[in-house]
Amino acid sequence: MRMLLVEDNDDLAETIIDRLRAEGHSIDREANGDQANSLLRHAQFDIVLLDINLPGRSGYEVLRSLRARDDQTPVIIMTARSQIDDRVLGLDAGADDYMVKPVDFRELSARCRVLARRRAGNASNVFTAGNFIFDRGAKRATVRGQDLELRAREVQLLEILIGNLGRMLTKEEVADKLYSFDEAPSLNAVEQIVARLRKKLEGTPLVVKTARGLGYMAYVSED
Amino acid sequence: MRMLLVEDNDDLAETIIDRLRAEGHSIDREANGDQANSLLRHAQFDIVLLDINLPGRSGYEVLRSLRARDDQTPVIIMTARSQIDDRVLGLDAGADDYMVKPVDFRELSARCRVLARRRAGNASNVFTAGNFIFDRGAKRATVRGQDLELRAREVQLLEILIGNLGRMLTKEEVADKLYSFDEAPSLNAVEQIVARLRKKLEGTPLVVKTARGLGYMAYVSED
DNA sequence: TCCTCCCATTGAGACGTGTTTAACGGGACG
DNA sequence: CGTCCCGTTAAACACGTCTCAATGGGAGGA
Repeated sequence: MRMLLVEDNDDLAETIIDRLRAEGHSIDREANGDQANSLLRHAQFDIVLLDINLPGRSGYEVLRSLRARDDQTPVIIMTARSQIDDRVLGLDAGADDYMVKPVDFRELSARCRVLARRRAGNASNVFTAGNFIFDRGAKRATVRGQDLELRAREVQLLEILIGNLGRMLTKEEVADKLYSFDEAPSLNAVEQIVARLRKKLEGTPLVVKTARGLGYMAYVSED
Repeated sequence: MRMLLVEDNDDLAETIIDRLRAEGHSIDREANGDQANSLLRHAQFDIVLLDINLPGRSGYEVLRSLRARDDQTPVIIMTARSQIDDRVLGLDAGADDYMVKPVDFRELSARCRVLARRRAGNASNVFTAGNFIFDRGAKRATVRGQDLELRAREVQLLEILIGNLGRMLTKEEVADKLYSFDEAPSLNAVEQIVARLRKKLEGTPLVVKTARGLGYMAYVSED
């Protein structure tokens, strides 16, 4: 997959590049907003990873002019938590997703995959297990074509679990992915959401197993 | 968790140390940038909490030379709001996170946890022996793709044994690694866990051998 | 060779703790 | 102002883990 990383910090850029190269992507990097902008006018990428504050024009401006040109290339904003404001949260500028620095690479590559698939024809941004279908893009889960009517939190949890199929996640890990630092709900909230999601997943090959003292793990059951 | 606090203000340092000690971490402190730098050359920490303006070289310089040495130890920058500039916001120097002083301790420990976990989880080191696979990150052991359904204690023990392959461990050593100070179960508990794990490891090249009066040792059998 | 002692193993039961579940209430959103 | 989420609290429950006690087995001495 061809990607563009716009990031002025050399160290961080190298780390990300190494990481994504290791996953088989080809990555170009630009450290300056103006240069990134002109590069984006001429070259085509599958995904753009965009830092907000840059030398030259800011990430916002780069993004705006990209969208102004009617370029629908998926863009992931990367920013420090303090810089998350409504513009980012609403993805107003036309970003497809955003990530808080410091970036979790597993998550980054997961999101890249999601965006890439979405673009690749809206086709397989979808998780399927038997009669169960979860469409990440549409944030919609169905069993035998019947809508599961998941709530926002349940969708988030489902994304986390499906993104970590067969992997044990402690409640703390789940909480970290579900909530930001300033929210600090009790771990019981996690249990609650798991319980509610689990109930809705009954009759589905997708099972959320709990292992005492270890956490939760989602897997696809055989029958 | 082993942590290094680099902070020249004695009062603040003590407060932080008290707090984190109370959470069971072991903390070293350095007040001077140069000394911190040389300490970091020789000692290994799980997390570094780094103030920016220090006697001797600044926190930035400490961080830069750390990264220049290819040391990926997670670093959290701590700084006063007035000192937040683009370098910090962009986490340019290679920090993993930053916090504004005065620090909120709950937040601090939350971030430490996240970074520590992220590091542990990403390093999904997998132990393989024949048809047996143990994924530390996923906390999951399989034989021929079949889940072994280990319990929390069994997973802990397995980690210990695999981390000491071919090395004899007395029951006391195992108990020390398995339990904290305040818990002091009988050594029979260890035997109990060994027995259960051993049973589940049947049909696996991984064998837990017992030497009377000496302890236990795990090794990979040939056949 | 046989006995004895000591340590390890094994099984059964009880306790404690993590998990589930239900009911409540605050809060956001329309 | 009403409705619908979602997190909290508290109680019930279930499971894992420890303890206790009995069994088994290897090593050393007579």
